[in-house]
Amino acid sequence: MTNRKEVAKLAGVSEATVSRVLNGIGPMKESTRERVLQAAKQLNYELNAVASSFARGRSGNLGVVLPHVPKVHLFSTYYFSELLGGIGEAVHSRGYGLLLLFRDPTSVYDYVSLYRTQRVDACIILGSSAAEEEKQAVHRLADERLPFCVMDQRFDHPLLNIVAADHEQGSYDAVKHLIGKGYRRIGFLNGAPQYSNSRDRMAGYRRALLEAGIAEDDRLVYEGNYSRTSGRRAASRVHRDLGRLDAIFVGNDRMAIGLMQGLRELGCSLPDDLKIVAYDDSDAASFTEPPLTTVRVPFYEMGRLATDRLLTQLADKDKSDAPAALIREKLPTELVIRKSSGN
Amino acid sequence: MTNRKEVAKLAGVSEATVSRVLNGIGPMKESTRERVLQAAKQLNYELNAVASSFARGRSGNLGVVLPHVPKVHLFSTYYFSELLGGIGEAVHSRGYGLLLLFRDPTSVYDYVSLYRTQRVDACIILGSSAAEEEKQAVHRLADERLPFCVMDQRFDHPLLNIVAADHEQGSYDAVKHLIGKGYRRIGFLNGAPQYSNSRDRMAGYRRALLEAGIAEDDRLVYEGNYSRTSGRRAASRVHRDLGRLDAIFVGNDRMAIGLMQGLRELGCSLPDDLKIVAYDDSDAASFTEPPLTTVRVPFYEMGRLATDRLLTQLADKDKSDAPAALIREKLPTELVIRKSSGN
DNA sequence: TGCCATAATGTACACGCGTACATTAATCGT
DNA sequence: ACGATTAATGTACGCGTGTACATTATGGCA
Repeated sequence: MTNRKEVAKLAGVSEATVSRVLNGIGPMKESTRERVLQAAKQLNYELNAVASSFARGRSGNLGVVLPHVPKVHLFSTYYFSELLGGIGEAVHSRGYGLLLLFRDPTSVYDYVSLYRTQRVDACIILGSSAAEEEKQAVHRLADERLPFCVMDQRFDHPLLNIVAADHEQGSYDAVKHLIGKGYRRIGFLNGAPQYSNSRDRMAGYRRALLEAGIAEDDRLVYEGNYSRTSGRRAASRVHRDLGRLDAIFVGNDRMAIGLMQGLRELGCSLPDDLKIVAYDDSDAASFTEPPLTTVRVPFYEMGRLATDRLLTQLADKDKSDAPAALIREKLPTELVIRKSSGN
Repeated sequence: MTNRKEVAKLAGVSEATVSRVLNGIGPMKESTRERVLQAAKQLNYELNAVASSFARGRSGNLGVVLPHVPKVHLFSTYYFSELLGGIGEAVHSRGYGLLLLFRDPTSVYDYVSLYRTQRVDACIILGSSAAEEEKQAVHRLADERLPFCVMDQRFDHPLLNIVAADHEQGSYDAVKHLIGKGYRRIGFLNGAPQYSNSRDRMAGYRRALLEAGIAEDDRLVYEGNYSRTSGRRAASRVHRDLGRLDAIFVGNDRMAIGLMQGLRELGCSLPDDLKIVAYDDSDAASFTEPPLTTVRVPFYEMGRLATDRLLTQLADKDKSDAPAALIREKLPTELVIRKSSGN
């Protein structure tokens, strides 16, 4: 593997000059620039990224922390794959590397360690929850002023970068749509409350009911875990309650799909027996039977935005030592109306 | 950031001893081992991964090369997300880093450069095609004996690591299933022939027809690009040919879903008007209407296997200088029968 | 006790690059 | 023509680790 020294020798300049030419730093004569570039080309030389990282003290990688979800092929979920796609695009367009970091389910994750080992310059944390351990880990990160951004999960730490979607409003819109169609007995199949976005959906659901003067009925609130299986499992309970349900709002498309499968197996006819509004507007939403009315969330955009803002923050910090502006984005959602909510 | 020197001082040993303790190399007294570990803990010390990589001359990263597919959110396709999931699991379990590499559509990709810059120790190439440029790039990699593995795409280079699925057999099984049900006028909606797996499917389709003594009819072979949109586009042509079609074999689930949507919009009733067998057994296959008969492909396993074998190869090469055993895996597929092929 | 093998640890340097600082070359204004 | 700038390049060192080799402790055995 050829190195800087050989290039310098061939071009008849010092190593420092080679470095400067390759990094485009400082004034230089066009003729030497060309000589160096020519020599590099001739020797098939390229900067050693590892050595460069080492000398610079930064890895040039953005880390993406992925949760461990048992028995689920993570990338095959609309939520994560869209987020990751957006992150990937932004990272790539800014010349960074994208390092995937898998949380180990067996041990508490030490985020700070990622920085200590210099594996990454910054992180985006996906699938974070409000579980106590997790909360402490994230807060520690923020306390140390390390550059990172949490995706779609609220924390009350004042120094935390967050990019999220407005799930409260999205849920409100969803439920209001059902109310507007004249349905008043509206159930809710939510995900686990350890995710703030589940709690936000609950808040939106409640606000819509309250506003319409509909009393909340605890018995009509079901809990799943955002998986199709959990939706299917909920079907029997929902089926039992069909007598006091006009419609149901479901926390994501996957659960809705599972629920529909389950209900149909129990002999239901959809959307006649139950109106459904789901959440995410994943690919599948348009080709279920009936197609799902659902809340579109700009996951891809969220990933892109978080990455862009985070890397900008990183670059700014190198230039000035002023504290970086906090990232606090809440993106709007949009209700997509199809057949599952009746016609 | 604390470094080795400080730990050595606190523990009262040399830096080399710290290194040895941390890497578990050579014989050492238990007492010093504990002293070093204690000191490291006290100082919050962790190995600097970048410096370590630099000294060792290897990045510790496996690269995954992703194709650029216009207007498609790559991770949201079953094919890529499953492969990536499998790769991710294997990489993680072996303590490697996973670096995502996005092919730039505007420039020819120089795979060799990835190694020259030491960004990765090995690569897995996804979504590779037989396009001339691509072929040359891959062959160059193999000529230079660089450690990499191509996924699900055949090349005729003798030194190439390949993990693939048996699409010829899978397609044969699919078409044979239709023939076994008594259908003889069987169309084929395939993907682009630049992918060897498309050509393999074609071969399987032909073998099944030939074996049953059915003459092939060029007019019944359609071409899409594995996207849902392309399936939908094919619908009008297929609809026009409905008079000479009993059934159709489709190269993947996404196209089949698009095709079904398109046909239904044109007034078709499925599966009555046309029997369909698709390919991949993606999540969606089970909840389309009708559910898809489809060929299950172990993408996740393929990703895991390729990674495992490649990293093993890498480790072996460090130990001995014997040429590493070639990786040539062809995994079996399995026909999953549902309603779309008739009942 | 003295010798040797092996255990345990220390010394010293390479790895390839970025960059602060020193030095030399060119340019400009008067 | 000569200092004062600024351009252009060179020198030299640090970054934190892995590891070959040198050195010193330890234990076994005759």
